Amino acid sequence: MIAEVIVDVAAHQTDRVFEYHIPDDLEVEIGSRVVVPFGRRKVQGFVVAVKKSSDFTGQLKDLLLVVDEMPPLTPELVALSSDLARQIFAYRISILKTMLPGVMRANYRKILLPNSPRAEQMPLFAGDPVDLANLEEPRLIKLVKQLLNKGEARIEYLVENKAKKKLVSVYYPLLSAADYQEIFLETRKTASQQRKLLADLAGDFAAYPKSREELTSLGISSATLKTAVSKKWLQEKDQEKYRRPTKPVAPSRPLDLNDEQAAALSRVSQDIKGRVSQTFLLEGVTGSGKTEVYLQAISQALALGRAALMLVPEISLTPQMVKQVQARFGQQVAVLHSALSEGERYDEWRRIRRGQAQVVVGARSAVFAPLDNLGLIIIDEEHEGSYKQDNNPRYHARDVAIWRSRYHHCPLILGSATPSLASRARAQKGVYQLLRLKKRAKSQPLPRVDLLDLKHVQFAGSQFDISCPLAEAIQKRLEKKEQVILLLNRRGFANFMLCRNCGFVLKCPNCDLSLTMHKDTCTMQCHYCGYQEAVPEICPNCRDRQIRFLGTGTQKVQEELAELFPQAKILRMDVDTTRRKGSYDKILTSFGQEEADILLGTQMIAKGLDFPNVTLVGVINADTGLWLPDYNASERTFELLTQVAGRAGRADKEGQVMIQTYNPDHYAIHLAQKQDYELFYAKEMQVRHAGDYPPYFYTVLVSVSAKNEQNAAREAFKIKRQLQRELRAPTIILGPAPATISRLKSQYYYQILVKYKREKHLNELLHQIQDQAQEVKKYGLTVEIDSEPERIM
DNA sequence: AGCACGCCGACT
DNA sequence: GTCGGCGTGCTC
Repeated sequence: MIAEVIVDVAAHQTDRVFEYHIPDDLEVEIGSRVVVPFGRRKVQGFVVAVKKSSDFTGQLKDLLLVVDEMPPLTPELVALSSDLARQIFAYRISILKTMLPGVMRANYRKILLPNSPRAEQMPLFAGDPVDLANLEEPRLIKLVKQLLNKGEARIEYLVENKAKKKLVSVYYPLLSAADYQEIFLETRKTASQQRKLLADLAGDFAAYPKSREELTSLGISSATLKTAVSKKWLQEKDQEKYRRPTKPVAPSRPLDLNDEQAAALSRVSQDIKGRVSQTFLLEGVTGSGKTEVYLQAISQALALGRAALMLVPEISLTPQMVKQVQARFGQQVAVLHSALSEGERYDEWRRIRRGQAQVVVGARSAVFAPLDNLGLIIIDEEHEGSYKQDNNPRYHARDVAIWRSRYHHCPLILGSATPSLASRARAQKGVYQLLRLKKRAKSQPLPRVDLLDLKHVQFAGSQFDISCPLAEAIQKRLEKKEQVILLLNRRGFANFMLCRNCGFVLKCPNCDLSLTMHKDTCTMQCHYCGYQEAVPEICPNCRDRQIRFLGTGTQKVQEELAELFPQAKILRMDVDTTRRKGSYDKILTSFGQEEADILLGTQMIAKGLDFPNVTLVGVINADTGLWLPDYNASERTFELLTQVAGRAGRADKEGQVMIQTYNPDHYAIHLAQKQDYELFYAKEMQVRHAGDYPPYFYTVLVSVSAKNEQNAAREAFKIKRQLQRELRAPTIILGPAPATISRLKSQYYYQILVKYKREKHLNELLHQIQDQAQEVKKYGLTVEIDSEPERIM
């Protein structure tokens, strides 16, 4: 038999199947993870087909090893990887690797082994095997080369599997309860440890086998267990134990639904039962009880013996959210997100693969969860940009979910208070079925939202970040012992350094961006490539002392708050304060327990948080994202403001929202004030229509990058000409133009945007362009294609 | 990608 | 002579 294998070499020329002969002693299935010889080396690969004969004219090599006892990929995922690779211009192997937990990525090592008696005696081979990757000393490198040339040493290529299972010792009784009782009586009284074990064996026989952990907690030492094993009382076996990221929680019961919720649920459940692959858009204001609809729909799928998958943005995958699902479905739930350790992730994933978890809750990549009997897929907060991966492979979880819903003939629910324009438009056209929840479940009033026009307002502090009305409102809440959330979409202290003498702005040496000043670490940082340097005291250009740090970041606002409200406790939450594992959780827990009065953060505080004592939400500057050169800047701003406004007054206390802005008349901002999604949708659709933007047009972004700016530009123009030759109106080709950040990590970027309605051969043409680009890659050029980009910058 | 082969210039 | 630079071609 012959296996078709996709090898773990992410390159254009290797992005196809390679065939291998399957030795008789190996059991290979579609989806098996294998190790194969590839040229001189060995690499990991995935079997995508098994067949009887091959057209290959050369000599087929043998598969070396099947890594896992159960193929990690299902036939569905193998098929999906092929379709997706074509759709998003990614290597198939990159997609296969993103489908699996990180520990299933192989580790490759090259070690040096002696090949002659003389070499064996050398001190080089005295210790551990020589790893050629960490060979640094020039003297040794030379020696190794000589040995290899003379054939006195050879290289061994290793493929290591990082996936490790946690094993625990479990003790099985070898005798009967009566036997143990008898031995107990015969054992001398001074052997109290052994007697304790025997007593437990006799008295609690039915509970065996017991794990070492259980027995130790009974006060039985491992030495005693060793004795028991040697006396043939017990047998020790290694048993796999799942590393569980969550603790059991108290169960919850389904809540009563209002009529809107009930109607939505019954519509979805009809298609769960009927096995219809229908996409629903569940549009429901904050607090309208979408989650309860999800949970009851999941119950319906489970009742039919089918599994359910629920995607949540990483940021709102808080313990609160996970607990809700667990409370309803208990041990059947598996959780997949980035806060898990590698081991926990692997074990949760295996529980799913083995059919031991029927409900999966996870972030973007969980859309590939190996559930093989899906009855329902849910994407909560479907408008979230994070569902699209912004590096390769650039897949959108929504598109993958639609593919899977078709494969499994099951419904897909997209839920949001502020649906993406694309989804809302599809619902309008009837492609998706629109379900609306207009009432808040607990019928609280929506919070009052005020706009503060920064052009005509007095500032309270010395930094001109917080206006007097906002400061007064904060003061009032502090006096009432209520809590405040403040949003500022920019971290750091000041976002650029300007010299007042010569006008010099300190920029990143690798990127076309100003460096942000971080006061706590006294560094100037590039938020794109991570470059850092010390904060200058004099202008690096003219050596003048008159340097200023302008712009506002969370650190500066925190200082100003401390100055205005010296008695208040302030928590800051941004990438800088949440870098360490668990710190995100710690800050939220601390704020939830009312250990602080003000939570100041970037957009990570806007989503999903539910703190009943928060009665004021302030937005320091609503305009930070408004004028970005992206067609969806207004949509992003409206979403962010609406979401953050939803954080105020979620319990019985009345909430208030204050938005500081220089653009109170901009529709994205005043419609967010009114929290009128439908009006925003109508207005934004007009704007998109006028600008020939999505959802009226599809978009593809072709970006060309190179170390040398001319090379990038030249190639970009060449691609443009090719596109122009093949594509016809109404297709619009924009650019090439330097990207908004024209240089990033020392690479110059040029971009072409293609907007089209129907171009049957576009996909094929773009693949052709990608192939040609591969040929010019020698000159250091990279061509990347992003279908439906989230950012065109 | 990464490894080898092959061809040229500069050293022990 | 040989070491090492990188251009080119291949991996079932």
